[in-house]
Amino acid sequence: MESAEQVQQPARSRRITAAMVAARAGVSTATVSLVANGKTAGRVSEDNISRVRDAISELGYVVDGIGSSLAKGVSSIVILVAPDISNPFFAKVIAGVRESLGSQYQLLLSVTEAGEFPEADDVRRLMSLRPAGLLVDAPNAGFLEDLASPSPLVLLDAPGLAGYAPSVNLDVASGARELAAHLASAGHREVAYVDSVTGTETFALRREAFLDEATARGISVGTGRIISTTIDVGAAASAFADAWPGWQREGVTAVVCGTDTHAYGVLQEARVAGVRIPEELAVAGFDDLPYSATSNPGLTSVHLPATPLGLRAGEQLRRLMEGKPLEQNEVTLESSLVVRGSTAAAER
Amino acid sequence: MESAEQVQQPARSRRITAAMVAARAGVSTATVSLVANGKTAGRVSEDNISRVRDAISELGYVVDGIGSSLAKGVSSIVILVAPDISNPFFAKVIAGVRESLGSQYQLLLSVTEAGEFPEADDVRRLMSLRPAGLLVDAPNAGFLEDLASPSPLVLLDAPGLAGYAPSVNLDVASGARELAAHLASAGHREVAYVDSVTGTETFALRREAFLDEATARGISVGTGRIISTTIDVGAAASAFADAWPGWQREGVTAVVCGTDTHAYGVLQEARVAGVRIPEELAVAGFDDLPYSATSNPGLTSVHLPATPLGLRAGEQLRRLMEGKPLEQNEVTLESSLVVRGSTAAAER
DNA sequence: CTGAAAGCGCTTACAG
DNA sequence: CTGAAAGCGCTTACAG
Repeated sequence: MESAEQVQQPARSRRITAAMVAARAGVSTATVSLVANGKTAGRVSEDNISRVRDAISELGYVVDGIGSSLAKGVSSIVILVAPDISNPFFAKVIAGVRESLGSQYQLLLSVTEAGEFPEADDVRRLMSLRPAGLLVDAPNAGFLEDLASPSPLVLLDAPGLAGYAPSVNLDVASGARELAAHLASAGHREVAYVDSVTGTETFALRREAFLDEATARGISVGTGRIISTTIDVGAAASAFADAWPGWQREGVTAVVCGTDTHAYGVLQEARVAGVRIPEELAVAGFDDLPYSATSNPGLTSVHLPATPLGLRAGEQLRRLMEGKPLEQNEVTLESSLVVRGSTAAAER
Repeated sequence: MESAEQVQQPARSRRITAAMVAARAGVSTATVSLVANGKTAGRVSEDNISRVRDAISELGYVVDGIGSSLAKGVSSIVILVAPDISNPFFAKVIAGVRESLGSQYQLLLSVTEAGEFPEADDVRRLMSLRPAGLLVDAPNAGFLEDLASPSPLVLLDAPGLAGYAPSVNLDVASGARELAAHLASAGHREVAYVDSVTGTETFALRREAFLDEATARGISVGTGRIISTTIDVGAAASAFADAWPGWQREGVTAVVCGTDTHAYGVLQEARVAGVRIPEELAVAGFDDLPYSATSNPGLTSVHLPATPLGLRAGEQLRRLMEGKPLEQNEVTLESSLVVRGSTAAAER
């Protein structure tokens, strides 16, 4: 069954190695490596470069990522760790990261349960892939302690954690304050808050900035008025269902949510319970997801610049991976309030 | 500066290797490998097992993924390729996959532009990581041709493509037919369709099944009535804005969308344009995303079982990776129509 | 400009 | 039950 025409055979199931390319081009594997990695400048003759290139394309050779990583001590993988992939906000962050990272790095997402970070064990296994770099979105301090990454690392949306690693943050606080001011000027005095249950710093910051400004403006948010749920429409809906009767007795006229997703849950349950939005209850969130323009009614939300967040983080990481110094250790991007129908009531 | 107490030193920045563990436990690296991989049965003495285990935990040793992969010829990575990560539907699929895959495999998501599959080059680089297995969601035939994966491969939501690889599919056609029947019985006769622009089979199937049943029930969907856009609220909104005046003249009273995301765009633009939903125009989608219960009005949608999809696909892949035979090459899961306010009009 | 060789960290026949 | 050794595929000083 062996063919006499070895040379004409297309690449078969066997993996093509640098040695095969070298044999075909009549050079050493060292030369193949140099050509395949574009490190030929002043090191490989034009003649050999084209021989090798031909052999590479004829055989369909691709540098083996595993062998290469082992030799180099590092892979070309950039791992993006995030607690909430389902959030549409996140898709935009990813788009930004991809754009700035370019094609020489392979971006892979670490996938966990919604709202959870990988456990210490998962982290170790991830690190054993020797990633070229790590991007961690909305982390908490505990996770970063576990991480102790030897790889270049950039944090996204990690307020107060720039001590752990270079960060690109969102100025969620100013948006939160704008929101408090907006509600105050619309006449709300008794307000509740639906927080995210993950102990993530960005959510603490959103909440605290809102509460500070709200208090300063004469809005009352009692202890029993702060509840938290996972970032999930259904979970937020049922938490709100439980809390609403009490809040209603206390005269609550507005609910602020840590994310738009939580707010959708509140809107959903409010419809079920026959609570008119915004006449009886104003609702607002954070993120300004695309759906917030189509919800019923449109959802007032603190807009956060997702794509720029990914873009800047990718740029910073790239610099780090290339051994270049960072101009700024912490970059902060603006947020702003988008007012829609869900908070329009009290002014009518 | 060298300490006399070598033994007490905690693991330092240097990577801990099997050789270090072996030295500490007084065994060979072969024995360390056996213990670390749980392959000790009848091959390592109890005594050595516990020595090695102690040394592993004292040093904090983790098997190097790169070295291990190179020696084994395969990594522990399972790559999930999907064209639309931003879709909340997808988060549930992932949850299912994780559950069935267990912790011995590392699930990583391949990240691309929304609606795009990795290019041939990206695919090659992915494959050069020597993944233990591949999961591909909603692929098109072209991508599978490019892939030609030597790794175990399972397709998700890939109707008609089971010839390429074992598949777990959704019976979107029956849901589509239910939807057509629902609209017909509500009196709609002139209907338009907003398709997804990706040439993905599942979208073709949704559309064709709907059109067949619709036609059979006396609904007209002329050629100019089928438009397509990316899976994006804004894109769908503006495509609808362009098409609506013409459709309106032709007496269109219902729009069916390939995904709920498209439908949100239609709802959004309809509000801007002052088109009353469902009185003037009924709208429906596919996926039954969580937001469909909170949109304005609630969105009628074909519910697709996302978590079971991921679960079954993970199970099938796992069997393949473990060299076990599959009981069924193609698994199909049911879909069903959920009727909400967006199509309630014509019956009033 | 070029290639032989060492080395990356591990796993797996193999011989004992 | 155990260890020496080969080998996975590549990259990188090194010597020429």
